[in-house]
Order: sequence, then structure tokens, then C-alpha cells
Amino acid sequence: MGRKPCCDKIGLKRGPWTIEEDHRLMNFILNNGIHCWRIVPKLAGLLRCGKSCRLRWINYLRPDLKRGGFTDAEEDRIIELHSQLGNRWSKIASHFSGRTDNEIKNHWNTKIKKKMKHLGLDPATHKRMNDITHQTDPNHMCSTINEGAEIKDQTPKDDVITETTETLILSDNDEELLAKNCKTLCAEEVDLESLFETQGNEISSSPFSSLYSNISRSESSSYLAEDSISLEQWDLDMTDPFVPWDLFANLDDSLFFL
DNA sequence: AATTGGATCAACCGCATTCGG
DNA sequence: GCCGAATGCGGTTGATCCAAT
Repeated sequence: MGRKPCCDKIGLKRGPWTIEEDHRLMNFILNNGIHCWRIVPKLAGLLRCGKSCRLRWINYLRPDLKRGGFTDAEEDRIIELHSQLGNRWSKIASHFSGRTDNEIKNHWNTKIKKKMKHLGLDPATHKRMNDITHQTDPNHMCSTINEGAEIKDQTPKDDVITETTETLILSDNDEELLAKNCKTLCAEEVDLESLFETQGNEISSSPFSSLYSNISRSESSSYLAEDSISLEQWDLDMTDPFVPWDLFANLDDSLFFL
């Protein structure tokens, strides 16, 4: 028997997205918004399933994505949130504007996890790994205590970890506040103009970097000044695979439900 | 120059949850 | 309340890149 597939996969394309596919998906969403992912590929002329389109949009094409490496402050925040929320990546991602759950999850698995292990911390519990050894095997006590001392000397982040584990127990009020802050953060409109201004080099890692570098500040401001915009109105060269993110600024609000 | 192995991250898979009739 | 469809989510995989040998 087995589960029915989410969509008819016969004839559907898989694997990495091409520029042409990105272009089609982005143009479709720009013009129509998102109402039902299942019909998006059909209407956009893509041989992909809706799920794949959704993922591509959320993780790569979304205009408010930050991209670029994580800062130390962001890493600390991830560790803090992970200590409170566990592997609930979408919840953690909701505390960052412009970061996806997939991005955070990857960063956790490839970088943070290793760092924590290197520091003698269990990434799952955020506690010292040798503390566990301590409890379960008293014969190793001497060696683990020495290791612990060594770790403390070499890790300035220890304080952060200790502090965050202390905040594990939240009162109802705290949780309510946390949820409220999260909502506010998600509801905030993304200021693409300031994003353009402040992100500078970070954008360079994006495939859209060449585009950013080609738009002058005055040009981007004039895009934002338009009241209503359509693709034809912008007079875009549709052979260009990239659409300026600035142009997203005046889209229907419903587009920014994410 | 060729090979190998580790790191990275986009994309997929399948289960869980939500939604609508 | 039930059921099927749609969507969300977290774990995992695999392609690619790059440094080391």
C-alpha cells in the first residue's frame, strides 16, 4: 500500500533549480501572489511539484532573505533559542528576520554543533558532556574535572551557555512575551531600501549580487516611490533571469504572509 | 595533475498538523 | 466529528566545492 505521494511525480523535474525555473516562479508569484502551492507550478509552467516550489521560494527566492554568513551575535542567539526550543527550527528562525529554518538548521549541524562539542558541551542538552560522565562513571572523575578546567580556560562563550541554560524555565508571562515579540518581528515590514543600504557586502554571496551592484541608490529609491507596479510597467528585460528585490517593495501585502 | 576526504548547503522525503467540505 | 487534501516541519541525502595529500 504505502502513502499516496504528495503530487503526481511522473514527468516532474527534480534536483537543482535552473535560472529559468527561478525566473518563472518568481515572476509568477510577483504577478499573482501565493494562494495555493499545488497549482503554482501548473500555472507558472514549471515541471515541479508545489512542495518543491514552496521550498525554493522560502529558502532561496524570498525577497527578504538576508543570506551571507551568520554573525557571532546571531550564533549566540541561535544557541540561546535552541536551549529553550530544541530542534524547532522554524520557531527559532521566526526570531530572525531574513533567515530560514533550513539555513539555521544547516548552520547548527555543520558549525555550531562542532563548536559546542569542541568546547565539551553536549549540543542536545547544552550541558557539559563531562558532567554526564561525572554522574555515570565516578572512576573518570579526575580526568573529567581536569578537562572541564581546561575547557573553561579556553572558552569565553561559557558564560553565555551557562546564562542561557538558566533561562530554560520560563513563566507563562515570559512565554507570552516571547510569543508576542516573535509575532511583532514576523509582522514587521521588511525595509528593502535600508536592507540595500546596510547589507552591502553580505549580498555579494547571493546569486543576485550582480544585480544589486548594478542598481544605483537613486534608481532603487525611484522604484520604491512608485504607487502601483506591474512587470510591464517596470519595463523589465525579461531575458534577464533576475528581478531586482527593490521591486518587491510595493507588492500586495498578502505576498508577505511569510 | 590526480585523488581523496571533509565541509557546506540546496533539495528531497515522509510524518505531523491544519484546513475545508 | 470525519476524511482527504494541502501545507508545514524536521531529518536526511547527495551534489559540489575546496583544501590536503
